[in-house]
Amino acid sequence: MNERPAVPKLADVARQAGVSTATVSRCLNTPEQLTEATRKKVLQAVQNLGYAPNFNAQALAAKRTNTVGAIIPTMENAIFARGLQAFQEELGLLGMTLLVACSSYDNELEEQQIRALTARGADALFVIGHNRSPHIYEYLEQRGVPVLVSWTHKKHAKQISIGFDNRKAIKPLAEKIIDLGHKNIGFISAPIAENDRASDRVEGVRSVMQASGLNPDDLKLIETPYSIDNGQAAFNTLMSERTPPTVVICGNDVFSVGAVKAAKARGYKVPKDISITGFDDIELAKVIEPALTTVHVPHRRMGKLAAQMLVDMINNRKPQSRELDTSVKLRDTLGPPRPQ
Amino acid sequence: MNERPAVPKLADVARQAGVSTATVSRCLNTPEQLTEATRKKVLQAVQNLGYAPNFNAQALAAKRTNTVGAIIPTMENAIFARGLQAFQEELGLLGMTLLVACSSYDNELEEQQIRALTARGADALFVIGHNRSPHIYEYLEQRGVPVLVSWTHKKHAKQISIGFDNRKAIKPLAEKIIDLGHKNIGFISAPIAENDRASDRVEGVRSVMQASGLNPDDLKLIETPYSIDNGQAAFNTLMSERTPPTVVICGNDVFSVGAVKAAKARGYKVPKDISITGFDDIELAKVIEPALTTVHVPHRRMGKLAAQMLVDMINNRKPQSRELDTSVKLRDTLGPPRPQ
DNA sequence: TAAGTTTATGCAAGCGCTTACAACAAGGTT
DNA sequence: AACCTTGTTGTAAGCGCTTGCATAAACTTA
Repeated sequence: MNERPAVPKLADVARQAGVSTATVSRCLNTPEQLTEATRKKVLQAVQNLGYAPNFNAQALAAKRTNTVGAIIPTMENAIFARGLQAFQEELGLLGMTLLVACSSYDNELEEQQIRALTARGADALFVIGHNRSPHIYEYLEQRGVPVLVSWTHKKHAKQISIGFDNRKAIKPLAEKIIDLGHKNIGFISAPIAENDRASDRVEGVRSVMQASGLNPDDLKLIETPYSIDNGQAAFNTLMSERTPPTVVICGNDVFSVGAVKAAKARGYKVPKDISITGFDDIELAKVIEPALTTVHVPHRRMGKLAAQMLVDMINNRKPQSRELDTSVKLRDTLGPPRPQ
Repeated sequence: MNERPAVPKLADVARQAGVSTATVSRCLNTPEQLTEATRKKVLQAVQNLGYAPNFNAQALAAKRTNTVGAIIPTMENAIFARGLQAFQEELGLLGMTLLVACSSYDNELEEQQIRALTARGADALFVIGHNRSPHIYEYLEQRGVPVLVSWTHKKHAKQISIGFDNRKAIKPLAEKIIDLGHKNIGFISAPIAENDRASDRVEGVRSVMQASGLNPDDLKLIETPYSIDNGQAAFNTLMSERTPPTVVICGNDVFSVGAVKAAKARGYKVPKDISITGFDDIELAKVIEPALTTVHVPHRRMGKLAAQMLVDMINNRKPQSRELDTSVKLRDTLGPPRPQ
């Protein structure tokens, strides 16, 4: 229809206010530099015209966007939602905008998203986990875009990170499980190959088995993408083995929900017939029945701190990596193994 | 540290390839215009330098971003996640990128986000519900940014929309409820004031009450923001009245989950002692116990169609508004009222 | 009152791209 | 051989903003 919608620009405001474009720009960015009178004139003109700055032009000229990009594996489930929400809120407080992209747990896609976000001028990036090819870090370093790794924390990692040690986090739970007498253990995990959180959790359990005199190779591991349905299916697979496990550790609460559902469908009482545990402590964990025994992660705190660290990094400071504590929430899905 | 990260630009590629910047630009945007030989030269240079175009500069020069903006009320719960995911996937197929913002059910915030997204050059906008002040539509029209309203569909609305008639969608459920003999009805709704989906659902129930000889004013309505906890609290409030309802209709599955949880906590059997229904049919609906009777909404289909319509709109076509069908899923939380 | 100092504003050169238009080459027509 | 096409590449003018530098105006200070 209207081929040329007349969007007011800086020059229009300048003309109407009878000042130069520089003055208008300053009025919007560093108002304290102007006289009360000029400021008023300009703001009036801005009002009249309904002017709003063109972000792309701003970014191009100023080489700063006040935007940070986040790439998370998925929005479909609640795991990242809470942390990201907190991250966003805190960023807002700090005057920054968040751009989110999803990688669908695909490293190649993630790399594309990283390029897309930097091409859009993100001042910094927020990513999940350490696992990605080193040239991405070089690429970012070369462009001067700081990255913050989250949802994980490794002592000697090169990247600055905020998160928890997934390996360590699951250990107390594994110990508790083995203390209760479980020897035949199942584990439902997200695909491990490109996911350090997932592999760390498995390793954590294996190391506890080792330490307790069990053979870590006996862990019955199933890898499958996160979803309730997959949790259900994996549980059924596990239970169909000749010697089904007496406890199913899930790498994630979403799996647990599926597992509990499957258990009920098979007529098992949880935890009398089978124990099930989760990881993350999402809202759902307290909703299902029986309430899920799981590992609690301080998602909101992590998101908030991440925002602060990232803003520090944008301002050329180098914050320390931070490790957060997790805790085991003993609820109603873990009990001793059923006597054979 | 390095104050001037040397990001390669179009001119660098041009120099290395021994062609003009125009040629490089064309090689990236309309490669079929170039000779095989030149194209190769340029791509080689792009490779060598690791060049990636600056999005902001592109947007500024081309006045097109291949980006659409979506503003949804929240990411915290699953209601919008599924539809948005489908929307995003389809947009990707059509060569578009999605930018998402959250309004937290706040009209003023939403307006800010709309401005922010248009300032970023979104070619089109995707929003939820009709309810917003008319000057926003004028603003968008003036800038030539098409909007698609979704999650709702009203016959005579001015805006193009894709969705379902919330009023109509809940009616068959309300009829079923009243047929079963319920006369004392509770309703837990999201705050109605700025939310046409919520108010339509309430109205739908009221109109059925009217038609069935019940007084619509007798509907026991509680308004509270979406969350499991609020659903729980609202349910308890409803049940503490002198004559508690025999059925609690929830405007949303999230409330239902809370309500069912609260009911169990009070020792009620669902649906023997109290019936509870939901709306949306999110994944959770089938997970909780008893499985939730609810209204199913074709979220994924809606998202996919929305993407196609929006791309049409960007290309100056005016697609028809579309109404999608919903269906009542009778599961296990609705039964006849408990005899007094 | 002249010189020095401190603001407040304007001028104009970019930022990294796209694209209308011009220029040219190569092959077809008459 | 003169003239058209058609197809490929280059030239250069923006896109809407920010910002270093220059200038003018308003105060100090002696």
